[in-house]
Formats: sequence, structure tokens, C-alpha cells
Amino acid sequence: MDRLSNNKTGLSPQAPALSALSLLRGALTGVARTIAPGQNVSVEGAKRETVIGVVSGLIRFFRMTPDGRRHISRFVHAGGLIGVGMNITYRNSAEAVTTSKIIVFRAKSIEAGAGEDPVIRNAVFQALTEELTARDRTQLRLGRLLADERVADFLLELSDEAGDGVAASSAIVMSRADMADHLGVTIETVSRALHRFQKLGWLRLTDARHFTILRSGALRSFASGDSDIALPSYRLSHANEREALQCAA
Amino acid sequence: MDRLSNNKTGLSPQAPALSALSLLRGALTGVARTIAPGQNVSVEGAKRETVIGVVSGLIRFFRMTPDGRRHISRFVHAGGLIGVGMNITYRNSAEAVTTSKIIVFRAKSIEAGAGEDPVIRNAVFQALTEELTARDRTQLRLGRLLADERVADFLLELSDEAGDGVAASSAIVMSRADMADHLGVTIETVSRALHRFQKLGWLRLTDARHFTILRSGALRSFASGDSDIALPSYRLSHANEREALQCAA
DNA sequence: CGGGACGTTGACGTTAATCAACTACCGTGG
DNA sequence: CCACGGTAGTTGATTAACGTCAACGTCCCG
Repeated sequence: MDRLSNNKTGLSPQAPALSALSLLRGALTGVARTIAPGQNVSVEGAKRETVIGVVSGLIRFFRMTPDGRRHISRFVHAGGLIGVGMNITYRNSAEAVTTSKIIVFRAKSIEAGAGEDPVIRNAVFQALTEELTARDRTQLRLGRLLADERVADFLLELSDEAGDGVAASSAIVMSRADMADHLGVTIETVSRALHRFQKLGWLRLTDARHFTILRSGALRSFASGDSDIALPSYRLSHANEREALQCAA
Repeated sequence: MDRLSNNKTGLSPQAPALSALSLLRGALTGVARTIAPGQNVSVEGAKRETVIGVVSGLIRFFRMTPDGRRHISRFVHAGGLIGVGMNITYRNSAEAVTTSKIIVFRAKSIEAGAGEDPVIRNAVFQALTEELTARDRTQLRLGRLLADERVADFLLELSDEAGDGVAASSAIVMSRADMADHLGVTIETVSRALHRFQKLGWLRLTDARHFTILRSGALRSFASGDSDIALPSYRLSHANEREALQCAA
């Protein structure tokens, strides 16, 4: 609670002590639900009457073009909120990637509460700010990174979120198609990038859905768009396949 | 059909009566400043001690990669706010595109005020929500639209912002390089797209920095990623150059 | 009149999408 | 238990999209 009041005045820094959802649950009660993979949570353009908190699992947020291209604007993990902001409609559709537990709050309670209860207000601010920060990263990635760099950056994001330190193995919860539609590339490109990184000795794929970063420095500078280092090695990746293979195995 | 649902979804649900900045000015006073083109307003990673409102002109928000690629995450017009949210540092650098008038508020006044004054709270909410809505559009554009479609969508955004109705001429305030760095393409691609649209009779370029949309339907469906219609005409653009030229001139 | 910033246009090369074949891994039912 | 089909992922060959390189035009400011 000291932390909460701290948030109220100073407005908390990048790594908040509590998730937006935790904050909200301290102030409001909502209805719990379980969502099966592929089932949808909100529909683009529908009237927004609820705010949803993700308790466990993973939700994907997406939009389609008329001719069927899909863009996944973000993945929402446990602790995240969906539907915050002054919108009267959902801007995206949302679906469960894996079986997910969610809590449904009435949007009105939150709007009303934001005026009076500093805890609710902070939860909302925090959710909005976190989303914007995430969007900055995503947008730079889409706007100015090459295909393989996008994949690398995304892996680092996954690894950071897991937060189990550098050497730990991370899970890729979503399918290649989900990754591809988030990164603006094809599934083939994702697959090739992953195996290229492995051949370069930057990481190890224990199976299709799990990886361990071996050379976070190399991966990190490549992902941040430092092509002075990255592109040469990238170009060599075909020629040096055999040599680099030593690192995997 | 597709067009209707498209309009509905991407856009801020209600056109707010007042800009975030107007709201804020009703509750707080700030210091006015004038910024020359290219001069910077905030620096990425610097401590955020102020919130800035744009009174006139245009500000670009950007980040660089280590090897010098630039991504412009957004353009902020008159009425917009910079630096809202629970951040302790700026997430991007900001520079004036054209000579701009801004108002500088102390971040602390706003943070404190958000708790007590509903007007300030609304201004902040509105700014955050508008930014997120804009980001959705930008991100879909970068993630799943082809180069020419991105240019088309951006032109429509410019035209909508100007808001002078369909047939009115709009200004392209920023340079080709700014457009390119916002859209994740090169200046050559922007230039070619513009002239391709002109040859197709979709718009008219009065000069390099001004255009009038002639066939907003075609442009709109192309921009929203309806390649069933768009790609054929795109492919024809070389073969039919002569015929299409009639529309320009 | 020269220099520089900005924009356009064409020729060419590279990146990544597309197309296609193939493998691995399920769960289901014969 | 293995055949079966369906989904997910990998990998190679080819092609389309767009970036790169380069030449040139235009406007503006000194």
C-alpha cells in the first residue's frame, strides 16, 4: 500500500511493483472466466462495455485487412488489461492464444472509479503507459528493422518477459503464424531466422517452441539494428554454415 | 461493406470537442516557446520533467538505430501533447518539422493535478487514448501493408486531419525523408507511389508538397489493403501509363 | 551564377515473399 | 498396434517487391 500511494504522486517508473491488473483487483471485483484457445474475448468495432484483465495465459490482439491479411498488434500476458482508455468501441479483436483465465470488469465502474480512487486511476494510467511503451518498440521494429532483426528483437522481448535471467530457456507460446503476423513477415522467414541464429551460435532451439540464448550480446546488437556488426555475419551465414554449426549441437 | 466496417473501427469513436491541449490550458498555465525547424523539443532517454503542448506547427517523434536508421513514430500536430504518461524518461526524441509554437507545463503539476482536477485527468486520458488509436493505424500499416499501400493510407490520414472535406487539397508538410522514415520505406518509393497514384487518376499533385484526392474510393480501398482491387491496377500501372495519364495533366 | 537541399526517375541488386515439397508430431479410429 | 489425416514446422527453388545506386531536374538562397 505504501507503493500505491507512492505511485499516486510520483507516477511509477518503468518496472512497476504491481501489474495494472493487480492494482485494479485491489479496488474492484470482477467476474472470472476461462477462455479456450482461439475463442474470442473482444471483437473489433464492438461496443466496449467491459475492461478485461488477464490472469493467466496469453491473449492476442489483432486486426484484419479486407483481403485477409492479419496483423497482431500485441500479445497480452498475465497482469495486462484490455479495453482501457476513452474508447467507446474496441480497436482490435482479441482471442486467446492458449487457455486463459480472465477477469471481466464493468467499464463504467472503472471510468467512475478513476475519478475518485487513486488506485484505479493508477491501474489505468499504468496500463496505458505500458501499452504505449510496448508500442514504441514494436513500431520501431516494424518500421526500420529487417526481417531477421525483427525476429531477434522479438525473441529478446520474450526472454525479457520471462525474466529468468540471461541463460534461462524461454518458451515461445504462440505459433509461427502468430509470430509472423505480429512481426510483419511470413512463417518461413521466422523459421529461417531462428535456424540461422542457431547456426550462428547465438541461441539453441531445444524444440520448435523453446529456445535458450547463448550469445545475448550478438543477438542484442543485431536486434537493435546494428548492421555494422550484424550484416556481415548475416551474409556469411551461408558460407560459414559448417563452422558455425559447432556452437549448436 | 468492408469500407464501412473499416471506417468504424480504426477511428476514435467520438471526435472530442476539445483537444487535449485545450483542456489542459483551461486548468494550468505553461510557458510558451517557439521552436525552429530541426530544433529539438525532447531527447530520448532524458529525464522527463515537462509535458509539452503543441500550439501550432508540426513535431516529429523519432528514434534511431545504432547504425543510423531513423524511425519516426508519429507526427504531433497542433492540439497534441508530448510526454504524457507515467514515464520517467522520454521514449523518443522530438524535433520541430516546421517552426512550431509550444507550451511547456511542469510534469509534476500535471501528475498532481490528475488526482484532483477532472479536467486535467481528462486531458491526459484523451491524449493517451488518441495516441494509442493512432498507433493502431500506424502499426497495421507498417506490419501488413505493402509500400504503396502505406503511402496511400498516410495520404488519407493527412487528408482526414486537414478535415476540409473530400475534394479539398491537402498539404504535405514534411519532407519525403520524413514520410519515408515514418512509413518504413525509402524516399524513392514514396515518390514513385505518389506519381503512380497520379497516373492512375486517384489524385493530383499540384506540387511536391500538395495533393488533391480525386478518387477517394479507389485510394481508400487500396490503402486499407484490399489488394483484390488494388494489385491488378497496380500491375497495370506500367502497361497503362499512357491511358492513365489523361487523368493527370 | 554556383552550391546545396530536395525531389524525380531509371537501371540494377538484394531481401523476403511465394510456391512447393517434405518431415515431425499429434489424436483418432480401424 | 499401425494406418490415417490434419496441423505445425522446416527447407529449397523461384519470383516479386522494394531498396540501392546513380543521374538528373528544380527551386532557393547567397
